[in-house]
Amino acid sequence: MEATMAGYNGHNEDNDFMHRLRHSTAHVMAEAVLQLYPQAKLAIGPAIDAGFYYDFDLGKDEQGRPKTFAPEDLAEIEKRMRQSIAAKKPFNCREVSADEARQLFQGQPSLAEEGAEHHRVLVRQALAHGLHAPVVRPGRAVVDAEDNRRVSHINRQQHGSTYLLRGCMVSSPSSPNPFSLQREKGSKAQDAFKLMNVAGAYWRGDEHNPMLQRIYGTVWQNKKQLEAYLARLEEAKKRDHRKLGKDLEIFVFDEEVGPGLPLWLPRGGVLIEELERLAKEVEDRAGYVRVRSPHLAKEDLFLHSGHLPYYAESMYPAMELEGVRYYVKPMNCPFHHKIFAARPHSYRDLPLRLAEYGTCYRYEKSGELFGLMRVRSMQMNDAHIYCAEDQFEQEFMAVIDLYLHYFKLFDIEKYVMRFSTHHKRGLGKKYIDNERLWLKTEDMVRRAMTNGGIPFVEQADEAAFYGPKIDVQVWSAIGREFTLATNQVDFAQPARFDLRFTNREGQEETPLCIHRAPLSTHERMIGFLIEHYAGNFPAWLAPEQVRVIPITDAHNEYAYRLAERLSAAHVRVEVDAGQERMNAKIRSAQLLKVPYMAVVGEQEAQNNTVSLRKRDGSRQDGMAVDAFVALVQERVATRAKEL
RNA sequence: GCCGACGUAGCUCAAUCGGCAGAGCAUCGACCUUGUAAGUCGAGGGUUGCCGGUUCAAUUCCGGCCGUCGGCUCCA
Repeated sequence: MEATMAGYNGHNEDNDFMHRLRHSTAHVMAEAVLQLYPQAKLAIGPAIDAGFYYDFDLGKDEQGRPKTFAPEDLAEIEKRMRQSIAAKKPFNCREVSADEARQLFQGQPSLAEEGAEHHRVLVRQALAHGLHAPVVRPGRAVVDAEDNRRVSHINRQQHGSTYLLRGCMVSSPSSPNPFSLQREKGSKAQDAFKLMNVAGAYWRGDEHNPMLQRIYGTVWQNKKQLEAYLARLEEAKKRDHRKLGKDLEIFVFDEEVGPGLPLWLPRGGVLIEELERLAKEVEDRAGYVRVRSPHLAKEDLFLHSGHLPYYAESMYPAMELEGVRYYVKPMNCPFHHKIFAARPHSYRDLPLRLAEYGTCYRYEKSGELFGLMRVRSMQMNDAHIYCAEDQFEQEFMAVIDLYLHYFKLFDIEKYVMRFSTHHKRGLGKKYIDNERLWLKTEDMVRRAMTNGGIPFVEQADEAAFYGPKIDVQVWSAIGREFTLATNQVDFAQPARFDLRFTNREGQEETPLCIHRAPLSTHERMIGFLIEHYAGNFPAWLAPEQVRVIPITDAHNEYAYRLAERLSAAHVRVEVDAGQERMNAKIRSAQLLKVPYMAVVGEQEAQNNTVSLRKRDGSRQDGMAVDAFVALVQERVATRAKEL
């Protein structure tokens, strides 16, 4: 898969040929769309990871409904694009001032239909304020201006289409056709791209705005690279946890149970138990204590915590009994705050680390659900650390160390730590309205991370409602970004719940709270691990660790004795005593990605040995049973990466 | 939630123009007694997601709902 860390890499787009090529192809597509749909209005059309997209407003149909692309239309658009690229039409660039740009588009007819005024206003604003607000006058022009000091004007001479955009699409004015640069022997420029799919997308990414039609495309240096990319996409699909989860019998969704509510099959249950065992070990060593809390509580608790004022959109609606409203919990924190408050605390008690693999329920919008990665019922590797302010940095960084410990164990290398901060405009809406504390706690996190030498990227408007956080961003097999683990500061709830401890001076003080979930939720973690390992779990995690394969039914008895021996050593083992040939039995075990296969026949039964076949296909014949049991035990006990 | 596409056996997929719903794998049974990725034969398995409409006749055409997928929005 492409390392989809774009947006975090900060590469210099202006010097990136592929970026220019992708941007250029977007505009070639826009031109093709305008030829086919002269009434279409253009919105934005940037280069993205492996290609580009372009947003269009196609106007209304006879019934007054917004017109949409049919997937078949892509073929026709592609055809026109190929012709256009093959014709090697030049791109002519020249720089114009913002004033001239404004001039160019002035006096052009305003958008005809209703709602057009809206677009036009945005165009004007964009130009006036120099915002990145690419839009168009009807039909033929696009503004893609990020700043009004450097606006380029491109004239597609063959069609007289005029676009405004940031920078030129070609490498330099002297190499006027970017497609001429991508050519290689025996490869044609027009064969190096493909339109992928159509999708709806909100204007300016705001769900309150009208929805536009977006076409995604991919473009590469040559056809070979394009084909390699498409092949990689196919490979990624094989890794998709939704497919592997089914094949490996880990989880299912049932229509009657409900969307986003996974059922864990026995093999998935094992994964959960192993993760919890791991968490318990690690947290015991790190000074956590375990608590338990119910799945629901009265409305009062969530009013108090701030969830109902700030988080109600993601909560299942209340159920009312005997005049009291109850909510299922979207988070565990209010309960842990109550546990903290259950008795008075001295500074000597702090830091107090309350851990619980709590089950939470969030009403994610239907279109947001995604296999195990985005569900409505989830079990979080949750804990809340109550500490004094001067303990904050050490505690916060101890959590970061936990992350790093886990990532090393799982060999997770591709991630970005994202420092998620508030945004002024969200104060009082999605964020607790106390700017002073926002700035203060954000500064504390920034300082702690910097002092700890942990690289991170800062992103505004991604915080929790109660404070800033460090999120660990990872990518699914098909390239979708997710927050896996999270480490959050909470300056709000301890005060709201009037949590206190007595400090050294005998005065009452409000503790800070750190919410953390280094192992994410079971759902997202396991979804991620399935893809990360492509189903090839290390022995300690593997739902079935050993499959015993008797060669004929004459060896079943020995097979069962061996299985008992392994079972007594706490190894998860199954015997395949079916009537298939040994080869077929091996094949089924391979398909289930069982790490160790113990093939037993006449020789093994006689010598008290196994013929060990590992999942990777390697073999060790005549291995003593004792040695085999010891091997498996050692690999599991040390959570070894190798088989 | 919004835009678009798709829903046929446990799984992967067929079924011409509207005319008795089919295959492979899996499951079950029998035979074979097997040496490191599929032995042979046979059987069972379906209200074609659900509800309604059009029609002599609907898996097929139309409408509504449910679910899934690709995006948008949102997120552990």
